[in-house]
Amino acid sequence: MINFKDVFADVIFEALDGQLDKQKISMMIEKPKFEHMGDMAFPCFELAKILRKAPHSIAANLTVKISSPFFEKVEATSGYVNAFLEKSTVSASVIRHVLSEKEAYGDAKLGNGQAVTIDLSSPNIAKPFSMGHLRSTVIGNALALISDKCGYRAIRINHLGDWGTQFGKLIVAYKLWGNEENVKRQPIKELLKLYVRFHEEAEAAPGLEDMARQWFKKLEDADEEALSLWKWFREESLKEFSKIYELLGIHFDSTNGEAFYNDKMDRVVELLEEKKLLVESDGAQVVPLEDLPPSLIKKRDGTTLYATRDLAAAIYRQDTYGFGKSLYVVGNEQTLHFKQVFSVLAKMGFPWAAGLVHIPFGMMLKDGKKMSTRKGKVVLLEEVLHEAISLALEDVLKKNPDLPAKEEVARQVGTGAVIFHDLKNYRMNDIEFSLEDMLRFEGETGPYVQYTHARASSLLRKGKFIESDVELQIQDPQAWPVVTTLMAFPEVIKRAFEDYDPSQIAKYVIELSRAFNKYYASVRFLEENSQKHARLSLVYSVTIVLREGLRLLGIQAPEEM
RNA sequence: GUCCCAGUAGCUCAGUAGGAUAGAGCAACAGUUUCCUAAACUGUAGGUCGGAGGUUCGAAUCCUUUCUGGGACGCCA
Repeated sequence: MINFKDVFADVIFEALDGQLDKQKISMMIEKPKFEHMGDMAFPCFELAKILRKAPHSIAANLTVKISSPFFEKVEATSGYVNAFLEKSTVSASVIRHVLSEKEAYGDAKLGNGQAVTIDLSSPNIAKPFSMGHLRSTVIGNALALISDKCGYRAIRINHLGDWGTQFGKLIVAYKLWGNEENVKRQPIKELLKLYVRFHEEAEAAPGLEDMARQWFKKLEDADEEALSLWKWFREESLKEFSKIYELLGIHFDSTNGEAFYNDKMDRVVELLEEKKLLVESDGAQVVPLEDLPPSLIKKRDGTTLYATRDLAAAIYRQDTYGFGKSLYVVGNEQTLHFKQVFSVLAKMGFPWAAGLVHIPFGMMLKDGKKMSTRKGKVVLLEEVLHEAISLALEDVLKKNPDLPAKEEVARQVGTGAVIFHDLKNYRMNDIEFSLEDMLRFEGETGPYVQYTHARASSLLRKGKFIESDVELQIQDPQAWPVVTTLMAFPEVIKRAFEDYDPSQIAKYVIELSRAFNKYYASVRFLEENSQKHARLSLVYSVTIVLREGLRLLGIQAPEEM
C-alpha cells in the first residue's frame, strides 16, 4: 500500500527546496481536526522563523508548487497546507491492499522472530482470582498477541504465586477447621474462607502466627505432610484457574511459579558473591544501588526474598528462551522492586538486562480503596464472567432468537465485554470497579464492536458476496472516513506495540466501528446496482480489520449475534 | 519526610514527540425502523482542561510551584 504521508512529505520537501529534511517534515505532518480541512496538514509556523515570512504566505506559496496525482486538492488555510487525497484512487489502493493481505494486514516486521517472554496473570494459589488479576491477564495476553503480530515470538509465562508464608497459615487453618470434601467441592472458596478465618482468629490468638511460621519452615524442609498439602492446594487452585483461562481463551507456555525457583536461588547468591556485589547491612545481604534503595537479597535469618527469586527467574528465562525482550505485566505498586531487580542484573553484567521491561498498570479499586484478600473483600472474576455471559445470553434470546450456537456467542460477547472494558483505557489509570459499567453492551464497548462486525458479516452473507465480486471503485462520500480509518491500522499496531499499550487498538476498533455504523445508516448496501460490489468489498475489508483488531485484544468476533 | 502515578463535561474516559473551533461514551432530553441486526444512527444540552506562575508566534500537552487522590519507600510478594 502506498504510504500517503510519505507522498505528502516528499512533495513538501521538493517544494521547500531542501530547507527542511524529509524526516522532520514527516514528523510535522498531522491529521487536521475537521474533515473539511482535508486529510493531512502541514503547519508552516516553524518555517516562519527560518524564512522570516508570515506562515500564511508560506503556506500559500507551497500550495502553488505542489501537484500530485494522489491529491485532488491542496489548499492553504490559516498557516497550514491542507491536502485532500484523491478519494477514488486512494480508496481503491486501500481496499485492494486489505483484501490481498487479509488478516496479515498490519503485520509489522519489528521482531525478526526474536523471543519475548511475558510475565502475566500470576495469581496466588489458594486465593481467588480477583478482578485485580484480570488486568495483568488481559493486558499481558493482548501484548503477547500484538508482539506476535509485530514479528516477535511471544512466550506467555504464568508466574504463579505458589510459595510463601501464606501456605503456613493455610496449612494451620486447614488442619484446625478444614475438611477434604469442602475443599474438593469448592477449592478456592473454601481455601479463602480458611485464610480469612485464620486472620480473624489470629487477632485474638497470636500463637497461630507462630504455628504458621513453623509449618512454612516444614514446607521448606520438604516435610512430607506439608508438601503433600501444598501440592494438593496448588493442583486444586490451578484447576479452578484453568476454568477462567478457558473462558477467556488464554493459554500459557509455562506455569512455573515461585516454587519452581526454590532450588535456583543459591546459584544467584553465589553469582552475586563472585561479582562482589553483596554487602552486609543490618545483618542482611544487600546489593547497593546508585539512585535507588539497596536490593535485599538475603534476610537476617539467611532466607531469600522475592528479589532473589525474580533474579533467578530472569536468568532462567534468558537461559531457556534467549529472549530479546522480557515483559513483566505487574501492578505499578511494584515499580520500585522491578527497577531494583533490573538494575542488579545490569550490575551483574548481563547485556540482556537492557531488554527487561516492567509494564505497570493501575489498580482495580473498590470504593476508592485497594481490595483486600485478607478481609475477604474481593470481587471474583469467575462470578463476573458468568454474570456477563448470562446477560449476553438474555440479549441474544431477545434480539436473535433463531441464532444457532447461542451459548457460544453469549460466551464470546460476555467475555468480550469484560475484556474490552479493561483494555479500552490507558493501563496506568486506576479503575474503580463497577459491575454496571463492565456489563454494559452499548456505547464504547466490546459488544458494540462485535455487533458492528456481525452486522457487516450479515451484509456479506445476504448479499452473497464472494471473492471474485471484489470491485474497488467506491463512490459514496460517507465511505471516506471508513477508508481513512482502515488505512491507519498498521500505524496503530506499531504504536500499540512500542508503547506496550493495547488501549490504542481498543480505541481504534471503536473508531472504525463508529465510522462504519454511520456509513451503514446512510447507504442501502443490498440494492442491486452498479455500486453493490464496491460497497460490499469495503464492508468485507471492515470485517477483516475489525476481526483482526479484536483478535489482538483477545476477543472473538462472532458473525452473528 | 522522599519518590512514583493520576487530576479534562454530572459520571467513565480520549486527546499529552506543543498547533486550527478541547472530543467520545454513559446518564438527561428530542427524534429515526413498511428498509440490509435499533447491541445502531441523528440532534439538543453540558468545559475557567485542579490552582498559580513561566517558556513560546501558539500550551490540556513542556518547565517551576502548589492543592487533591492513590501507591511505594529493607528483611511480605
